[in-house]
Amino acid sequence: MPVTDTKTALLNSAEHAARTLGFDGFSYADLAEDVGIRKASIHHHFPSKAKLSVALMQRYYETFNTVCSEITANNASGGAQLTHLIDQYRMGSDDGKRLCLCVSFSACRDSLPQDVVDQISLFRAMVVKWMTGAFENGRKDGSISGVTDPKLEAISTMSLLEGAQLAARSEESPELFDTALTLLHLRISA
Amino acid sequence: MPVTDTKTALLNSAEHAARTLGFDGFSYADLAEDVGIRKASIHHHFPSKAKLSVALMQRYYETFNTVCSEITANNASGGAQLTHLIDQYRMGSDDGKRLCLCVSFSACRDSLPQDVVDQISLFRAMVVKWMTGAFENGRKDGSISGVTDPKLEAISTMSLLEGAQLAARSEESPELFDTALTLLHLRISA
DNA sequence: GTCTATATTCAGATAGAC
DNA sequence: GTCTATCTGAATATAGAC
Repeated sequence: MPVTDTKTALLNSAEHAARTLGFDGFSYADLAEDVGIRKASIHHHFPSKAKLSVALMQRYYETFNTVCSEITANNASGGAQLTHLIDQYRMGSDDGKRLCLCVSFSACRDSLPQDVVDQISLFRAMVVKWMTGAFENGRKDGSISGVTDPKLEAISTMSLLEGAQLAARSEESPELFDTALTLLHLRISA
Repeated sequence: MPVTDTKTALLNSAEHAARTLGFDGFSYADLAEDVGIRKASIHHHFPSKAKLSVALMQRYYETFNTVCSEITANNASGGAQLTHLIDQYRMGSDDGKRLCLCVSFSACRDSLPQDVVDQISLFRAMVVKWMTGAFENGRKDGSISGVTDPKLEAISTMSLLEGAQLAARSEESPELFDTALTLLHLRISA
């Protein structure tokens, strides 16, 4: 049996393409060539590209939610939690060559089904809620300085992370991501 | 004679479409219907869609550069200058329905000609340079608090502005833009 | 400068055999 | 589950008349 089943291979290929070229930037023909089947066969797994986009976002939500839980479980201080989330965003960009699925899908939201638009909202809400907790922890344990409103910090940081990823990829400069996050990093002591 | 010539009307229509649907999200047929000519006629003004994208970005750069100069000329304090730039980004999003051209083009950079990718870099560099000046002014005149490194502030704020615009449009919530910028606003006193 | 007509390519999707 | 074959629509682009 193969290392990954066809359906998973298609999801992997589609996610990579969506994050590199945008959801409008790849076709079933591209996936077919990448995975090694004919494009008509893809419709057996994902009847339409719209349903593929739903499956992609669903999987992304669950994966990211799990990562957040693991960070919380393995890091006591708010500062350490936030640092690991930033690392996640940096790594997720693959050296500035790709965007996270949330940014990529947000940019072309008008060509996505309403289901996905709703999922994007849920994703952002999930991450903001998690980050609000991290900033609260950081305020209590002193590992993040200057925190007065954890929720506002989380909403700002969400935009900062997404904007930094967009800029870094646009400039083909992974370092730009870290530069944009330097001032936040300087507030973290543990 | 018409209020706007055909070429300008095409640029206006294309910019609106690109910022709403992305550069891959509109076609010459859409422009033709919007402007009221046949799609073949568009090729007389813009031989290819790639050249149209160059013209769009060129015009955007010049317009925005002019706006920045006007803000500098009309506002003495760094805080006032920065506030006006933030206003510009908020207004440019048309109540959260559109992205600025830089964000929109950055998201689909892989389907744009190299000329435009280079222009996007120049645009970001121009705005970051301008904002660095505003933060320097704000540090000197005390109108922006807590500024230690004006350039890092400018780079961060650029990402914050673009990320906030992306999030606000994604959520169809213009208020989200201001929420993401609240903490920065609180640092501005004049 | 705008038109009609057309070329070419490629997209997402379906039917039905194996 | 995968294939071949095909449909339909839409995209960018070109040629040449007016």
